[in-house]
Amino acid sequence: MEFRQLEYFAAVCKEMHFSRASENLCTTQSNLSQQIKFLENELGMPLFDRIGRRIALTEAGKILLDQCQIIFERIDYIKGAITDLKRMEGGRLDIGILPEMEICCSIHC
Amino acid sequence: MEFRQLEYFAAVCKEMHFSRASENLCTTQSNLSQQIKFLENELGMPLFDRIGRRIALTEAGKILLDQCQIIFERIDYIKGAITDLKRMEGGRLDIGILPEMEICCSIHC
DNA sequence: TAAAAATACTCCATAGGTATTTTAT
DNA sequence: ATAAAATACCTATGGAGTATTTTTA
Repeated sequence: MEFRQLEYFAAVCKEMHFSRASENLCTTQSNLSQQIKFLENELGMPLFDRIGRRIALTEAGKILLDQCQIIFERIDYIKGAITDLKRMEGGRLDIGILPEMEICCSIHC
Repeated sequence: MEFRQLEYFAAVCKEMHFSRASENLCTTQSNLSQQIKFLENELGMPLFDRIGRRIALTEAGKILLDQCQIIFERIDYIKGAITDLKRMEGGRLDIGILPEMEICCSIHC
């Protein structure tokens, strides 16, 4: 299971349409189809019911979609928190000494 | 950012040692080193301080590790829930009719 | 017959490996 | 001298694309 595949899956859920979702994702319908299939194979269950031209979320799909939201939130949180860290540490210089290390100084002018 | 890389990262956190972690992961120290570096580049901050032979988690690393736990939990949940679904639906046959569909019967003997 | 998904195939980017180098104990 | 991580380089897998086929409304 890959993040990318989860993003693809979520995009298909949003559009409920492979071709349109593939445009939103800037990829091809073919690739999207394959990646969803890999995901379905890995999980061992279909995520969508293919009913003629229409698709519908299966129970497994619903479970996956719910958890995807949570996972995406956590990833957003990671990126945000680390961006904040970068801002905070931008001007600051941390100096740490570990117990076993000898204290040494080097001055570069 | 890839799941695999997060697993690699968590394994290094557990051992606090690249070479040992790479053995646990059944991969090479070289690959592990690279993948952690890709992750660090993508996030724009080091995840470990390399202090001589020793490594230590940075603040960014701590943030990532916390969120990784949550993400792994969600993935475990997905797999468990879908495994349960498979068991439940094993013997059952769902019959559904969509509004626009005509009702048709086919009997296979 | 048109719209949409699946499939066959091809290509190339990159994950992962081997060998080596660098760095610190 | 040794232990550990980084780097250079190579290979092979699989992600992604084009073209085509299947399916159904």
